[in-house]
Amino acid sequence: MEERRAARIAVAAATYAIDKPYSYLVPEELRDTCVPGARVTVPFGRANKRSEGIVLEVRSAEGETEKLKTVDSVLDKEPPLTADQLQLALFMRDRFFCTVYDAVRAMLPAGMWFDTSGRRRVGERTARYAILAVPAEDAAALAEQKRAKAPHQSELLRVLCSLGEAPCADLTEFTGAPTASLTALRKQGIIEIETRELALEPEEDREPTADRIVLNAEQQRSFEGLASLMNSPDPAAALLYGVTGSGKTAVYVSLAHEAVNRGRTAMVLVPEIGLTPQFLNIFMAHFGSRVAVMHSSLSPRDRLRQWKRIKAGQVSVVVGTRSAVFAPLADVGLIVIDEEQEHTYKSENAPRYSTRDVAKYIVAKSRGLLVLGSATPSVESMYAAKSGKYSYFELTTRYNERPLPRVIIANMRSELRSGNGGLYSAVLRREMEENLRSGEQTILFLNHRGASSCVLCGECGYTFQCPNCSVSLTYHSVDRRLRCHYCGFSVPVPRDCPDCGGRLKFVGAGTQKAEEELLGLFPEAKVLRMDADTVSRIGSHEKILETFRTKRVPFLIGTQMVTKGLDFENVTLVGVLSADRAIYAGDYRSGERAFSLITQVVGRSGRGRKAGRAVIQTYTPENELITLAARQDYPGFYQREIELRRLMEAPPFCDLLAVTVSGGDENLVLKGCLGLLEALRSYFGPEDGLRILGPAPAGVAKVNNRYRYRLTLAGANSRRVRDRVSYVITEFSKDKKYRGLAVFADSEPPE
DNA sequence: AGCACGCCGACT
DNA sequence: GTCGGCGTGCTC
Repeated sequence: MEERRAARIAVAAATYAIDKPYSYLVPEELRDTCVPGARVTVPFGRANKRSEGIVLEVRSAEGETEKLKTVDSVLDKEPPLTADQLQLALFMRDRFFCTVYDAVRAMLPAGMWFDTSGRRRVGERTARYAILAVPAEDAAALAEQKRAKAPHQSELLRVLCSLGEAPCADLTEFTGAPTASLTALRKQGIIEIETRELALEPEEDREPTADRIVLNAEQQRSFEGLASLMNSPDPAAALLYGVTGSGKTAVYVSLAHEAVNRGRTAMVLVPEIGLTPQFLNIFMAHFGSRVAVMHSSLSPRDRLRQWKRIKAGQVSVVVGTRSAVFAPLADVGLIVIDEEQEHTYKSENAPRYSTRDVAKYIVAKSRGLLVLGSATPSVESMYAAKSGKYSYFELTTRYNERPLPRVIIANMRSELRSGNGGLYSAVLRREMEENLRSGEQTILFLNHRGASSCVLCGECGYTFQCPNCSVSLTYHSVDRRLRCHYCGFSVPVPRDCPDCGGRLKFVGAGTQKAEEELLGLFPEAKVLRMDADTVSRIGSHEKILETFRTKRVPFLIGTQMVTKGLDFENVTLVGVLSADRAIYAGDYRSGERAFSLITQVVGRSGRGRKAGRAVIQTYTPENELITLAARQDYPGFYQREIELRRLMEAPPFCDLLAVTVSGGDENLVLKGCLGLLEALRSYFGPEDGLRILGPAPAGVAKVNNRYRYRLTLAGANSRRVRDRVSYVITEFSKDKKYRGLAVFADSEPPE
């Protein structure tokens, strides 16, 4: 008599407040497949609605007092998650306040999810096969019989006699028979038609093409130091500070080689892969088909394919964006997080994970090395390096000792005073003209996509607000509509002001506006624009950049996208049209972001043989941040910033944890926040050293008609603090007083 | 969150 | 009498 087994399952339908392992009986026929790491469907809730789940553990069902429901089906032939990955999901639950299943969703490639019709996986190809259902001799006889009356069927049978089975598509093509003939044969019971999952096309074998990298003395020192950390028995984290153009990538490649030579694997994470095709190409050249690329704009099928290759052990190096940190590599010896200060490493919706924290967890498990690399490290990371928590390495010389671009600060206040209300200062215009004349190229940088492109009434000052969200609508000239960037609401631009009937004015410095004004200045010049609009229309960054490179288009105007890793040797001028917006964003990280941004943009200039220049336009030229960024003085910036942080008691002198409440009724949301505040106060005493701030409206206070307010806990993000916060938000969501409100917690919250 | 159960009001 | 409103409590 077999013992009854119970599976402990994390159920997808469970919300955070009720997320815990649920026990289900494992039916006899699923005993082999219903194992830890396998996805299953189970009945859940009073209505027994089917929900997905993941098996955490299987154990004896003896002694289970309650009557258990039964596992409905197992979705995978092989469990997609390993025991280590299940552990990681549990870690993520208590570190990032998400459900276990939220974590699982982040770890599995999108192509593994089933579509709504239930059976087939998105991204997998299927093909219909015709199979003989009668012995070949009989089929041959039938083929002979049918020759006169049904030549197509006869021909199909003749082919199938020798093959036994074949894809329907091939059969019809080869014989010229219509599909109807196959259907007829099936109806007569002579053949069967079966839909089969096709194996994903194998990756073509690519041999590495690049020679072993030769490092300069400084790179070699960093490499050796880091490599020795990788080989030490203790897990380690290190910061690699390398000024723009100092060749961090060469060090990453060498470290990845080191890991691979030791039979281990490596992950190299970048903020945005579409922007750095060169980066990817280098790894391809060095590791051939042992490299896999993982990022969000791959098709589900490609993602699934890469994931399977990695899982099958065919890959040694994964290059990708933040979600690539979940790639199922075995024995990770190295994780590189390049430009580690970028906010894209923090996920903004559940699971709200920090890539750095996940990476730390992984290298700690596998005794690997985490390398945080940057030309402008986050103040937190540099502080950790200075205080000995991270090892520290630096690359201070630019490749080929190239000088820094000459930086000119343009005072837009005096421009305005002297009657220039446009986007381009006199000095920038002069420099652009010079570039145009000498056939050199210029990149113009604007801070925010269309953000500034707002429409207002020139007479009464009326502005267009989103009816659902607390933001202004943005003008998009492509379809002449006003759009909300948060909820997607859009309306056509009216002819006149809806309030006073006055004439509308299109103001601000969107990329489109910048393009128009530039064409006004240089009517005969070609201009490329790279922002969310043109990228989605034209297809990809690469196409735009390729055009810029090969056609030597004089001007490229763009948003954030132009700041990252572009390396064009004919670009000798960079213009930052307005540095102010970034600086005065209001939160404690805006200084850091602005410095990093300006440094990166300026670094795009003069990468070839010719010296570069950069023009930074600002209404506040006296701001220290501007002058520091103009000098590319990271140490000076760090000194200034760390003192500010100390004064403000901001990170790295504390950790932040935000608890956000949202709901349709603003008053209730506020009441909920106050209730939470009270609960938190009662659970934390002075010994916890926590400041609880708020309630304050969240960054965007209203999204899709839901108001959002939050409390911020500033102090040490300890186990104890997290457990209590978790308890408080769980109790809160069960409290009927607050029915209709949603609550979530987020460590390292975005603004 | 999502859903059944149940206890009140308006209706054929 | 009964259909259906939504307030309430639970999810192996």
